[in-house]
Amino acid sequence: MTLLNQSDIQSSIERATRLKQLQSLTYKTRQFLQKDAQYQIAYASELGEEGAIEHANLSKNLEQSLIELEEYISERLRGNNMTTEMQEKPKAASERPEPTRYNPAGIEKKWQKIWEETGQNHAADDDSRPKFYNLVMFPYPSGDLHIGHWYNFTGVDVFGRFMRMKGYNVMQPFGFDAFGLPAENAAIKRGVQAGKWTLSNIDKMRDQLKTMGGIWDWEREVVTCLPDYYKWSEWLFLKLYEAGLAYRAKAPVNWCPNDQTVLANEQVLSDGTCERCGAVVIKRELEQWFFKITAYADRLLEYKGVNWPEKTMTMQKNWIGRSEGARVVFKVEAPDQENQEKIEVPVFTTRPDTLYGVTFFLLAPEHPLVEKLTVAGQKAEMEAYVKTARNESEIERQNAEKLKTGVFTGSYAINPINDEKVPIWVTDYVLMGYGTGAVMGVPAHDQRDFEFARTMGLPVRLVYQPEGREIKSEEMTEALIHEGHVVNSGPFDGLPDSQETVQKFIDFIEQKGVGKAEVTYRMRDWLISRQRYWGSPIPIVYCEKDGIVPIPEADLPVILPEDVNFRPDGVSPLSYMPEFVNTTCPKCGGPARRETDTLDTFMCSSWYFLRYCDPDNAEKAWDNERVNRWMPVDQYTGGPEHATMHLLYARFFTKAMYDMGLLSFEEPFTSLFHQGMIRSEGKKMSKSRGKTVAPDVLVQQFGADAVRAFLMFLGPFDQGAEWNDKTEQLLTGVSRFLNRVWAIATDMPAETSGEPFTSADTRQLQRATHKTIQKVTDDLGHWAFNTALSSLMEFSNTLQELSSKNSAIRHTEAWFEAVQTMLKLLAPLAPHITEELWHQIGHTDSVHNQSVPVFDPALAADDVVTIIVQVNGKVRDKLELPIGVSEAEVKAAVLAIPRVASAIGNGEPKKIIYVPGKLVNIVI
RNA sequence: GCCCGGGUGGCGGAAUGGCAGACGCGGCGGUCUCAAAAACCGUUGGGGUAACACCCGUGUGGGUUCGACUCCCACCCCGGGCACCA
Repeated sequence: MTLLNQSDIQSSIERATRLKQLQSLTYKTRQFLQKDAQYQIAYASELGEEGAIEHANLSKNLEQSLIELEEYISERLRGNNMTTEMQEKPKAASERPEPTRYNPAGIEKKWQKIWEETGQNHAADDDSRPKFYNLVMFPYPSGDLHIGHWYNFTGVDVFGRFMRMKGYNVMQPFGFDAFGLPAENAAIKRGVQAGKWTLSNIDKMRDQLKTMGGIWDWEREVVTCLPDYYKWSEWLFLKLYEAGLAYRAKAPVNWCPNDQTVLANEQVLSDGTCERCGAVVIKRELEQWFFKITAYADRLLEYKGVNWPEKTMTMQKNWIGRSEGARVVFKVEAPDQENQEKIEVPVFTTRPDTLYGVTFFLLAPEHPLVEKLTVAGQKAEMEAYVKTARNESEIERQNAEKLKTGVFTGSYAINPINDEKVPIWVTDYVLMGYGTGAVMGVPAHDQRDFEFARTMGLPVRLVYQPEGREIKSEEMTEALIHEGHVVNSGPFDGLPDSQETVQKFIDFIEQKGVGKAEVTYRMRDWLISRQRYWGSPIPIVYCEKDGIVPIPEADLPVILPEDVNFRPDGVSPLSYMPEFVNTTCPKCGGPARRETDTLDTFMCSSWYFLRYCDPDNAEKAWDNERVNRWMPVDQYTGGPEHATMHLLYARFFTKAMYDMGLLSFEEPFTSLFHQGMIRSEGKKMSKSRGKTVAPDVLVQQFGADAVRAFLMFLGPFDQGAEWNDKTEQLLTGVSRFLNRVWAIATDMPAETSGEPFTSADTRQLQRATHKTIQKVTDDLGHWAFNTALSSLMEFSNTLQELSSKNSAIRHTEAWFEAVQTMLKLLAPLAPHITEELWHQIGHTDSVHNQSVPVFDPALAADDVVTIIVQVNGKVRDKLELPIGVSEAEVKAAVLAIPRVASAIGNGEPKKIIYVPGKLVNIVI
């Protein structure tokens, strides 16, 4: 080394300082570059293909410059005289053998390839193990597999892997719900074919998903937009048509002005907006195709042999909305009906016991009798009112806060129970779609009727009085609901408010022949035709001579044309294609027109779980033997938002097919679980809702195992998580944990010394091992992945503590058992690293084919008990005592503690609570 | 309005009648390094003390209990579902 003068040293220091600043800048730039790469994926659709390429090139150039800069810096630092000597590597490190580094990228690719080649994720039909059908709701191929998908699919995969290690032949298929509006919108916006766009998205998502290392059985993949699948969707439509469960009818339907199509009731949110796009839905009178799901209302309320969340069943029950009551027929006196024809109007009521309290009669504005019953003098006012009501949106109309409005028809209804004449009004709070569209007004005992009566100045007549006090109708401020006993009701006076009383009224009107018991439902039939292109064709033709004619089974599928000219104007784009529309009638051979509407995508997703059982069948939708091999689904996992849509439709389908003899079971999903969702700014993360986070960058940086474990570590799986800047920090923890597992396993000696489980340390290790087995196997079976991971972390901490305290322990049997147990328990959560380590410690079979370790309570048992010592319920001390210590001994030991003794003072303790093996509480 | 779910450190969360804050992140202090990163060790609810002691603390207010995050009553806030359904 040359001698340096003072100024040389000074400038050296300055140069080194500047270089270091530069170095820190390159580090920061690198961080930005990583963030940018994430955004690039998240906003891929906005960038477009060209934009993405340009962006990628820019990033690549910047990356290259950074590398050059970093090289330059390290070269200059090395060349700097001040640092030459310090740059030399410490000798000690190079003498040590380099331990193998945990390199996720390498081992993950390696094992994914091996698993694929050995086919160990394919569930064969002829397997002697009991079957386990582990199903996840298949995604829509938006082209963007974001972190929300990963969360969902990882949890399902962890569960499936755990069940496999428990000895089941797990079938865990995957597919894509590939028809639907976004493809069509992309086609319009970018001028690409919807089919090509969808299939390329599927390819991309499949590749992204494969990096997760799940046990998805790709041999069973189902894609609903391919003819070999939708052929059978069409076939099922025909089956339902044959069974009388599909029909065409004109009805007021929900129309989304933005998506230019009709929607099912289930697809309209409770605020009256479109479930897909958020536009306000309007009502239109249109001829459409329906499935008669209402015919199954009662059976959909049964849940035979299923294990579903109470909440989901309640949601479905509320949606179906069964109410029991009676149909009562009122005769009408219409002054303007000169021909004196007898008009009768039925009402539905759940309270026939209040019939004597009827003081007016109500019709919905859409009721077909409104025009006929309105007298000449009221015509103009009525027309205006009905018009306003029709134009009102659902939101305005269904606002319960709104003041009651209405118009008197001038006609009267005759109450069949007492022949009383009451005025007939029209009001918009009566809905045409529920019951009969007509209601008897009982203001004293129905809040809405009460408000109406007060607004219109109509009489209020009490037919119930509470016990022990009397209410006067003119003093009432609200309706009296379910209280007291019957009054003012002739022979019924004095009866209590009860089901029996209601039944007595029903018996009475049935005897008189003016009504009968009836049940109504809130749920309507399922509207399944859509005025859009990208969906399964409806296999129907319209013939001038024969009317509606189904396509014969042999001519299926009706192929959806690929090159379509889009005009989203409320009519299906297919109707502009004469070559599609014009056909011949299968019955008479004459000219006919094809149905140009397409099927709701929810129809395609109502049976995909059956196709997974027999995905390549070209002869049938499925083979019954194969379906019976796997169905029903043992575990179904998906978001709770499907409770009243997909989950209801799929149950209806299964029951309908059961009735047709196509299936031998009635419930498709035995056990159901709703995972939570990953939220971004409080909303579900999804492409249609804006910002998403791509897992790819994280996977590249930390490995799929770390990302999987990190997602499962965020919290309880059914709770989901809010995604923000801090969330990703948690990844560091699991990444460190995996590195620790790597270090422990790769540091294991080749053979054990054969030392038995005798020392205090080995016993401690064995106890920890079995406690961990108990906790982790219990947690994995209950979707408690976060706590399973935390116990594994604790276990690895224990291993490290023990080995640093006593490195000889690594040669014991207990250590070998502990490490192998750790790998097996961790395998479902982090499948690659555990497989690699399993082989590195000398095994030749797969860790995923091992059985779940068996918990032995005897080996987990402690040999001391810790007694909590409380004074007045406050913890003051702890005592470690040998197991089997007597109550008297414990009490003596506790009273001997100086702190306890001083707390008691010279008095006597009032009471001593002793919970054996747990705690002593001294009350003073 | 009705029906579910939830409210715990700076953050994600754990504990379902018996040690509140497991596990992890972040912070602080340290080891190693010219330095940074990584890794490792220690520490980390608030008040209080030299250190202990001690006091306070699970949305709010009551209650039950020897003992309450946990059970009961009332209320507030957040999320989800339903809602003029006769």
